Amino acid sequence: MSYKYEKEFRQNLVEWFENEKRDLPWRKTKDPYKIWVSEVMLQQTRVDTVIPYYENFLEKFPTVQHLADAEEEFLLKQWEGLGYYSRVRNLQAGVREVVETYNSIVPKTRKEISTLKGVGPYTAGAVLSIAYGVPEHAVDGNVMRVLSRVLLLEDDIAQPKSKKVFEKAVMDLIDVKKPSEFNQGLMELGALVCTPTSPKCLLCPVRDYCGAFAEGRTTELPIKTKKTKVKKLSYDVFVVENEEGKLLLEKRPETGLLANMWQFPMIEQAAEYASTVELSKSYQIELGGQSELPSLKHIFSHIVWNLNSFYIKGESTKGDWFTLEQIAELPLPVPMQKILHSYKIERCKID
DNA sequence: AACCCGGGGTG
DNA sequence: CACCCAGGGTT
Repeated sequence: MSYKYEKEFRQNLVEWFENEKRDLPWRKTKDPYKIWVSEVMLQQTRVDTVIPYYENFLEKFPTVQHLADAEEEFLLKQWEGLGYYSRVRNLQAGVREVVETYNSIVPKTRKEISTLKGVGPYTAGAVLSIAYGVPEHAVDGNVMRVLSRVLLLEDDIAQPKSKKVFEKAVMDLIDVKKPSEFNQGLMELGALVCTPTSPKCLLCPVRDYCGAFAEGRTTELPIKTKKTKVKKLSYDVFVVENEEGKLLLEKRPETGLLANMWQFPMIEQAAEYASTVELSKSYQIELGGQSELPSLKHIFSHIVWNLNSFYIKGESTKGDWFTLEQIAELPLPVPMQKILHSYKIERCKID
């Protein structure tokens, strides 16, 4: 963005904020302690949820001294229902540091305020800019979304290292005369207009300076990888061999993971029953001798299977039994191929 | 960098 | 149900 556009972007954003900002309790004060309380409450928590807690909390603890002197049990009671309860313990610890070390004055530099318990990069910048008018960045999820669109920043906002890109962007753009309005303007814009889904670009005060809007890419940004934590599942897998030398297989469901592929019977490990009991029950198998096959781990994109496998003699009229030649024609997922391989090796040993 | 930490609103 | 929310601490 050119210097001229940067200036217009700043002006439009700040003017829009001053005219359209919501009337919120913490916007009636510049008391750094009260701003601090609001910012901690707003961490990962919606505005509407916070409002009643904020008003009650400051009624109970109107100054840093009141909070410093509070009993923990009473303190937690005031936070009850807000969640992330370590926030309020850290807040009290930070406030006590301010009382003891800073003469009850919240520090005015990023370096000092950042040493306080519970004050991370975002909260430091928010308190500094909003309460003290210090031109410091306050990058939260809203700011990353807005700036990724305006500046076409394609860094993955799910990765921690991306945050410094956005912090630098804010420091390059920030209105040094009105850092409070600028920072809050970015957040307010993200909350009201530049929303995650279906942003209201027609109402946007900085639409003319938005790269994503110009290129019709607002729905593509921000880039955020899904942090679907891999699910770990443990199974016992049974290679059941009957007197004819045939093996018992089952077909997986027609939808979902490895749809319609074949597998040796596998039973998720549960504490209640030995899986062999469940196996013999579901296939009405008379089980004979059993030996262990090597355990293995199989990693899918989003799931990890830990498989314990066993070689068992068994007889049943139920289930689908196949010769090795027939199995060679069936679709088997790789982990089952591995187990089949170890079964063949184990049988060679016995022979 | 991954993981944990609560609870509620929303498409 | 998955995602998101004015994130930070711990490991």
